[in-house]
Amino acid sequence: MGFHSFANTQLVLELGLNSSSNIPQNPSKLSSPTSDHHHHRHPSLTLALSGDSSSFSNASVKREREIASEESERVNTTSDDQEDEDGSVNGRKKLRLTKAQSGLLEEAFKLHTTLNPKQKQELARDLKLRPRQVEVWFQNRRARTKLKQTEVDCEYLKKCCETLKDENRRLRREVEELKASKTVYMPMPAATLTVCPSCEHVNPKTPFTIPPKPNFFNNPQLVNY
DNA sequence: CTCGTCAACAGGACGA
DNA sequence: TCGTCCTGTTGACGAG
Repeated sequence: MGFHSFANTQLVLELGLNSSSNIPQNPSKLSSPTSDHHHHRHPSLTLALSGDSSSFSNASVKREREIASEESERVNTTSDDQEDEDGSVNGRKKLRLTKAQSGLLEEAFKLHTTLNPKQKQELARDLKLRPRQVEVWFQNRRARTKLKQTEVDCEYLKKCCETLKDENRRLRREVEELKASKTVYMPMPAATLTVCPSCEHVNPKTPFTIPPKPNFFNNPQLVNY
């Protein structure tokens, strides 16, 4: 199989706190095509659409899934005819995509994270999967990407929080030191006293102004850590 | 046996 | 109304 490029896909997540965009950060290692050598069966899924009409449904979705189910039988019997080779007749069976299939899906995901119907059909045809399976794979893949991004954002915010706590502690210490030093060698009224904390000299004329706190959400150095 | 992963599903939201 | 997306959940399966 000629899918070498995805075997070593590294996760390089680019942080943007506005993770609203669906642009793929990068194909992650998430797709872990683990040990599919144990699962050489082709997608042959006997879907458990146990025609109990007890459902609440969205008729169109239901119909789509029924169609998909029918279609699967066609696809599977053409690709190879192994339905229920291990006896699980009606239950949901775990399908493992082959390395080639997941590799091709990853490649497609790199190009666009959503598919139009034509792309979906073509991809399904190439992969010998049902369009519904391709669609589900893309949905799950987007969800995984988003989850990963959320984790990265969370880590970033934790770091920011720690940084701010440190800064807060430092400033508090500085305030305490200034209070102490004032009482020692500055017997001036507090209202008229302005002290520059960095150079620690007194300037009664020009009041000291605290520089604006850097907004780390807009700070590229911090954002792209 | 537990836990993590992932394909598949359910159902609500939303735009055309 | 339909198609698609998102989110949460389920169930199969492998690894430890």
